Order: sequence, then C-alpha cells, then structure tokens
Amino acid sequence: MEFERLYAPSLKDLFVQQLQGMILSGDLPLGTKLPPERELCQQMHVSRAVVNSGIAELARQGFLEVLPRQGAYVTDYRRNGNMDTLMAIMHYNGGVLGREEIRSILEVRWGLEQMTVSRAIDFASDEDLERLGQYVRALGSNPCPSPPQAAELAFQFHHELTLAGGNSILPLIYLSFKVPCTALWIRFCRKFGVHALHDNVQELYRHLLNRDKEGASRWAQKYLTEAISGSQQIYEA
Amino acid sequence: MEFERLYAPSLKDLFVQQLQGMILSGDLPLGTKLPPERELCQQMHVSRAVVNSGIAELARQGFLEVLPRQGAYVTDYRRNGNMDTLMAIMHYNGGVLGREEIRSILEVRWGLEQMTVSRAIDFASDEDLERLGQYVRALGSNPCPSPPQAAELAFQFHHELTLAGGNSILPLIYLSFKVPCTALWIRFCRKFGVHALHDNVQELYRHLLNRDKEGASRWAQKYLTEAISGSQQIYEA
DNA sequence: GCTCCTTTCTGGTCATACCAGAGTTTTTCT
DNA sequence: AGAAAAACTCTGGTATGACCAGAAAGGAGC
Repeated sequence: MEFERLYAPSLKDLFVQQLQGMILSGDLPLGTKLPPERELCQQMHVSRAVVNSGIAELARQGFLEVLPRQGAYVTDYRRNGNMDTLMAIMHYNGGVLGREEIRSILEVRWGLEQMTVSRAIDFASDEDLERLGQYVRALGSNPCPSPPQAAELAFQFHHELTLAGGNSILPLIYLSFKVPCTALWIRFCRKFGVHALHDNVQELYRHLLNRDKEGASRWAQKYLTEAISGSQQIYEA
Repeated sequence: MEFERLYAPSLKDLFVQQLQGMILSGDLPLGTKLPPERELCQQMHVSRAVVNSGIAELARQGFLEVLPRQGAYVTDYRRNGNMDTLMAIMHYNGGVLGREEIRSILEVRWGLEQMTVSRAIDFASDEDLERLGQYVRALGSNPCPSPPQAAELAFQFHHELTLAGGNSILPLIYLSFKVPCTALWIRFCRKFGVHALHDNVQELYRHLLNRDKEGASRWAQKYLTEAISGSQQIYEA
C-alpha cells in the first residue's frame, strides 16, 4: 500500500477551495456580488492579501469576474471557463471526472490525435522517432511501471509526438490538457492494466515507424472509440 | 484616429516583461539558475513580493521552473509552455505573430472547427441557432463594426457554437485560445475588410441552419485553407 | 570515514500600509 | 429649485517588511 505525501494547504488555498465549493454547489448563484474584500477577510479572519490573491486566482479560473473598484461577481464558469476551471472542478470532485466530461475529453483527443499523427508522420525526424521509442520501451519495461508512472509516460509520448509534428500550438494545447488526460490514463490502467495502455501506444508507434498515416489514424480512432463507447470504457473506476 | 487608453504597468508587470525579454532573447539561456529572490530585489530595487509573485507568474507561463528552497531555473518554454506562454510571446512581439505560429493556429482551428461544426449540427437546439444568428447579424450590421469588435463577435459566434455542441471541453479550449484567435481575425479584417469575415461566418451559419454537415465542414475547410495558403493569406499586415 | 546535528540560505506565506479610481453625497453657484 | 462641481467614502490594486519551514552545507563527535 502506498501513501501519498501530505501537503499542508495555505490559507489562500483554503480560501480558494471554500469559494470554489460554494460556487460549484450553487450556494453562490451566478451574478452574486461578493462582499468587499475587507469584509470577507474580517469574517474569515485572514488578511486582505489572502483574500485578494485568492480572488485573483478564482478570476483566472473563470469563477469570478472582478471589476476594479466595484466588486467581484460570480460568473458562469461553464461559459467563461478555461483549462484551469476544468482542473479546479476535477479537484473539487476529488479527482474524479463525470461521464460527460470523460466523453468530451476523449472526443477532443480524437480530433487532436488525428492532426498530431498526420503531421508527425509527415515531419518527424528519425531522432524524433527514436526518442518516441524510448517512451514506448519504458512503458513496456519490467518491472511494469505503476499506473501514474505509465500515464506520465503515455503523456510524454503524446507530447513528444505533438512536438515532432512541427506545429507550435499543438504541444501547448496538449500541455494545458495534461492533468485531465493523465487522470484518464491512470483510470484506464487501473481498469485494464498497464499492459493495455502499452499495447495501444506500441501499436500506434508501429504505424508511425511505417509512416502509415492511414493505419495510425485508424488505430487512434479505434482505441479512442473503444474507450468512449466500446469494450474499454473507463467511466467507472 | 483612435488612441488606446494607457495603462501604467505595475512593478510586477515590469519585472515579468523584463525577464520574459531576457529569456526570449536568449540572454538567459536554458538551464540558467536565477539569483536568489533577495538578491534580485536588491539589484532591481523592488520588494521581494514583487519578485516572488513575478517569478510565480513566469512559472505559470512555462518560462521558469521553481524548486522550492532551491532556486528558479530557466526552462524550455517551447517544451513546457501552455496557452499563457503563447500570449506572453505574442505580447513580447508587440501583438504580432510569426508566420509559423499563424499557420499552426489555423491548422489547429481547422481540426477543432470540424469537430465543433459536426457536433453543433447534431445537437444544437433552435434557440442555440437563433442566438448564433444574432451574432451573424451584428457582424453584418450597419454601421459596420470595427475590426476589433468584429473579431470579438466572430469569437462569440464560434464560442457559442462550441457550447451548442454539448462537448464541455471544447469551449474551454476555445476560450484559452481567445487572444491569438481574435488577433488573427482582427488582422484578417484589416486586410480584407470586415465584410469578408461576415461573409465567411454567414455562409457557415447558412450551412448550420440547413443542418448540412458536409457543406459546413467543406466551407470551414475552404476558408481556413484560403487563409493558410490561398488567396486570403494573413501573414503580412 | 561516516553519521548526525547545527547553521545558513532559500522560497512560501502573511499582515499592514498606502494608492488611485468609481460612486455617492454635499456644497455652491446660477 | 436645479445643475454643476467639489469632497468624501468605499473599493480593489499594489508595495513593503516580517516571519516560517524546508533544503543544503559545514562542522562536531564517534
């Protein structure tokens, strides 16, 4: 049995989590004006710096909109959110994603994967492929890596793949995506074993080596479809 | 002639910009260890909070990696970057994107647009379409909106489109993308006129109304291809 | 030569003080 | 009495200094 190390949350973290909870639970409905920072920090017995930086973070995450010298308002995070919002929601749910979110993520990955694979086959150098191979081998090494390690390796593989394609935006998107993606891979490994992930990646890698765009694309589509609605669904833990 | 309002940058902003410049110009090569915060703030005559929060922001942007109680190191922002990095680079270049970045953005948009359009046609309600129509009409209204306004409307249209599709991740990605996307639309309008953007959006909207997936997809592909390598390239101002 | 403890240095965090702009009230002039 | 201008108050933005805990390095003891 493994135990994760504990991190003592800072006052700012606590503040942010508390307000996230209140917003996500509907306790603070959309459009609500927050009390002034000074009032908040008196009620919560913290300094204004904590409240101020916490509100700034919540604004970055799309939960609040702050109008300088007027006040902070709860906004529609579903409409104004970004990747940080998604991670905050994940964190709020204890790292677990809902069925709809999982489907959405896999769909987006399907779209991005097509582009990634296509470009990588056109533009990846031999060194790029060699570097990719290292990740595949690490994924299949003995002793078998733990699910989190395997997920990290799978992510590295895909990230490297986006870099090899020569599109400078794709890696940035992929990296913004890291946390939810990795969470799904971990889940996948827990359910079907690390070897299943290794098999998927290895097969994709084989198509890359053969510069077989059609085959790689079809394979990517296959394993993502399986995960969405086929025999390798990852909705339940 | 219009003049933009001026914002006095804060000390933190200045600090961040200065270090971004030093990193992007290669003055601080990859792997460099930054001096301790106390030393930095002495040399730059600011308080340590400025330096500390500035470094935190640079770390968020993927320019630095900070190991608590060890130091801050310059990292490969091309490898560790995210959307914020892109925006920082844009800002550093005076809001101008390089040819490669533009191509990359349009390519990614092409991939996302396919998915967005496909899902929107399948799942958008009549109210969704009506709301979308408002943006189209606003874009073609008289007097003609300014390029920044038009770009904002085009973005709203596309954002609404992602929301209508029911995929909960797509809007988040799109929103993370807002700044560079809008910059490109502004550029497009400056070069080919707001009406050209309006025509593109309107034609797409027509296909949506007809629930014509094939036609919409082809049209999206057409105008993005034109912008990448056809008659409506937007590389030069 | 090794281990353990102490010191030093690092970034993380927080409480306080001051600043500037938005909104409101009061004053003043017509 | 009505309108314009000034003053005030409230708000978030920012900068400062101080304290805290963990990492690294150096020295004492075995």
